[in-house]
Amino acid sequence: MIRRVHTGRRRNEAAREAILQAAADLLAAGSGDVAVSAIAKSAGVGKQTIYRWWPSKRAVLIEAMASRGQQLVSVSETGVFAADLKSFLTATFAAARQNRALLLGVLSEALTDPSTMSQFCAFAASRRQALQSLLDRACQRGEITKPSALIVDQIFGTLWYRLIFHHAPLNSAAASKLSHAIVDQLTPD
Amino acid sequence: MIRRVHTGRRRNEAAREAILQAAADLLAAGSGDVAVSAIAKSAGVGKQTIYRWWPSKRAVLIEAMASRGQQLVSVSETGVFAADLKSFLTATFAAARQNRALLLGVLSEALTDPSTMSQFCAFAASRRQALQSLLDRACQRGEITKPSALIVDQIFGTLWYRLIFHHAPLNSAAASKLSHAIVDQLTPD
Amino acid sequence: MIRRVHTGRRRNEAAREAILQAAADLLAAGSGDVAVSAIAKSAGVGKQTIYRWWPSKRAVLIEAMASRGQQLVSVSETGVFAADLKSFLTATFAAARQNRALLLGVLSEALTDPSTMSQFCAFAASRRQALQSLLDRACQRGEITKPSALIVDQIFGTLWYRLIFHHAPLNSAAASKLSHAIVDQLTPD
Amino acid sequence: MIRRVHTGRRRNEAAREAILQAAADLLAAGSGDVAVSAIAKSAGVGKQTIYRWWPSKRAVLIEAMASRGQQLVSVSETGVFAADLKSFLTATFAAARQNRALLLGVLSEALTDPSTMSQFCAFAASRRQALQSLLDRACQRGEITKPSALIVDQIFGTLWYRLIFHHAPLNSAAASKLSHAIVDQLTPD
DNA sequence: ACATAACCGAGACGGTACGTCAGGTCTTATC
DNA sequence: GATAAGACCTGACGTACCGTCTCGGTTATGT
Repeated sequence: MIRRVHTGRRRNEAAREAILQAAADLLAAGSGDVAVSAIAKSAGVGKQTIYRWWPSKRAVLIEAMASRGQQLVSVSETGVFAADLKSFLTATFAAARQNRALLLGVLSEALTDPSTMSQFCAFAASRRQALQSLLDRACQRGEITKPSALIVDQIFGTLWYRLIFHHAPLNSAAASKLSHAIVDQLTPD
Repeated sequence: MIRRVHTGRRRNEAAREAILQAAADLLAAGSGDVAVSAIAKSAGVGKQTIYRWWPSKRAVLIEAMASRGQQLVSVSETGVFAADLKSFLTATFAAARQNRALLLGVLSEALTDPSTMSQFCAFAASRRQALQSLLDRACQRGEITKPSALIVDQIFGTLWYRLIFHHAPLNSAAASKLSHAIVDQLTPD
Repeated sequence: MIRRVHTGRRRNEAAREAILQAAADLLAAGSGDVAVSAIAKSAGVGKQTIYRWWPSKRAVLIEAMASRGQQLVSVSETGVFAADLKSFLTATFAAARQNRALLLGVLSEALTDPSTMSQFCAFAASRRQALQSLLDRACQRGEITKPSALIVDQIFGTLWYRLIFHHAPLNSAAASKLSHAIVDQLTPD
Repeated sequence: MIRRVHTGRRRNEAAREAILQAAADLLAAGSGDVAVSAIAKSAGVGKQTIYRWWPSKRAVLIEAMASRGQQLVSVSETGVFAADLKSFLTATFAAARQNRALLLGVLSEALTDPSTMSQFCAFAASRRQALQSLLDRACQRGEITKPSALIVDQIFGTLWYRLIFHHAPLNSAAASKLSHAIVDQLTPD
């Protein structure tokens, strides 16, 4: 509950960030159900300020998640497919693991609201695209055979499946193992 | 809203089934959020009859889903791994596709309620187990190398990932393709 | 916040009375603005229970006032006009004085809501009618000349004017004095 | 929504009047509840301009009413009590009738705000005083007996009672009739 | 046969969160 | 330095749904 300066007739960027931060925090601390009034209180903001800028609670959560997703995975490529894939998976798994409650909270909201779901799908698509272009480059270099769309879904599917059911770890060992399996699948022999 | 006969002091099995059916239908027709009173009304039942037999709304949904899951996948095995896996995946994908809204509805509930989640995990584990024993038998026959736990997660991960994000089909072609990829991965050469 | 027994599927009369009582009390204690949630809390009732039975806050207040108005003025008549009028006014003034905040609270609500106003007018009309019939009987007995409608308005006008502006008392002395003035006005000589 | 010229650093009198006018109009057009933002918009003014000059919404309304009250009743006296009272009442009734919504709107605000009420009482007292001095002069001339305070309250009480409940007209016939009744009451025989 | 027990449909209840609305404060940009 | 604009915090509004409770009624069971 920080004192924040008014910015008059222009949108208060600090309030916007406080809201997203509070939303992310509450989801992460995650009892799995976040009340708008709780976000508002924890951001030191009136509820109306939330509804002025977002159409619904879900929209806030989506944006909170997306802005986190931005920060996480920026992998420098070496040009060697096996190494690049491994580091991509390791970074992605780590980020997912650390933001598990946030991701699942948003998934939960998306499942009950079509427009949230469409934003959520866009987020997922952008992550798939990141992986896809990594694969495409390796393919152009001739390192691997042309990968099918299934490959990408196997990878992110494994990620989300473990996120949801939590029966097996998403650590770097898993990333490494999955990476090997994928490389094998894509290497002609 | 069917007239149903009273069964007096014994539990009315017809009511029980009407409740599960209504729950499944509403979830499937699903805007993604089902009210207990809606289930009750659509089943022609008092709310108390629901709460008499289930501890909460989620429990009803879980059971509705599980009872659907029962019906779906009973695959006769031929003893040839590639064929068995393909028919398992085809049947599983088809069942998931047909019950998409139901499965996602329950997932949604599970994400906001720990005890529902634990039942949901048990359900998922039983599905994994079904696949695992198929793999184990093929391994014992020497058809494939010992499969890692990752394989199972890649398969069900792909299933759930496509269920959720809906960006690619879960038809028999996908099942077939995925089956081939897995067989390749598990065949020594 | 009294524990109250449930009455099952039938309206809980105790809750109804608790609501009216709480509404009357809060108005009387009167900061002049009563929140529905405050009524609910003070009656030990959910807000929905209020909105189930009354269309709006005002309706509750009106009913609270009317039910108080019922109890107050039941004057036995002696058949002597001067005495009867005096006791009517004394009782009416006393009741108004004691329920001042309640009456003004409802007036306030009525002024911002047409349907509340129409109920409020009905209440006022019933009070006028009570006085009018007292006058009519005296007229039939030949005690007084036929009274104009203005007489009634002078009396209740004085009452409400003093209720609102509070610049002069509404005690029995005032009632007595007003009574004399009216008797003089209606007595031929 | 009139275009108005800026007056730079001096108070813009036109804005002040536009605000009072808008307030009066909205009250008069009156659904009985006037929003500050509505006044501001209809006056073509920022909300802050209102709050810069008045402490609250009620204060604006009070002032709007008082400035209307000023214009209305300036009766030249003839020195004959019956005639003077009658013209006073006729003018007062007419003014009240024409500004009914405004008066009731302010009454409504006054009932929920003590400081508004005190200003409102002052307004009422000034009106009573105007009538009182008319009576006093007639008394000094020996035309009437010394009038009690009740007389004044009967008159303004009738006025407000009919304003509020609207069950009987406030036209010149009523003024005339009431005037006669009062004269009778104050004339020794 | 008749009292009792357990079930059933209905729906009111106390509560929590929702998304909206208005009041009064604040800052910016304009004149 | 006063103004129009409008974002801000606050708190009440009326709605939806949760899970609990009681009612009046029905039918199997036990004596």
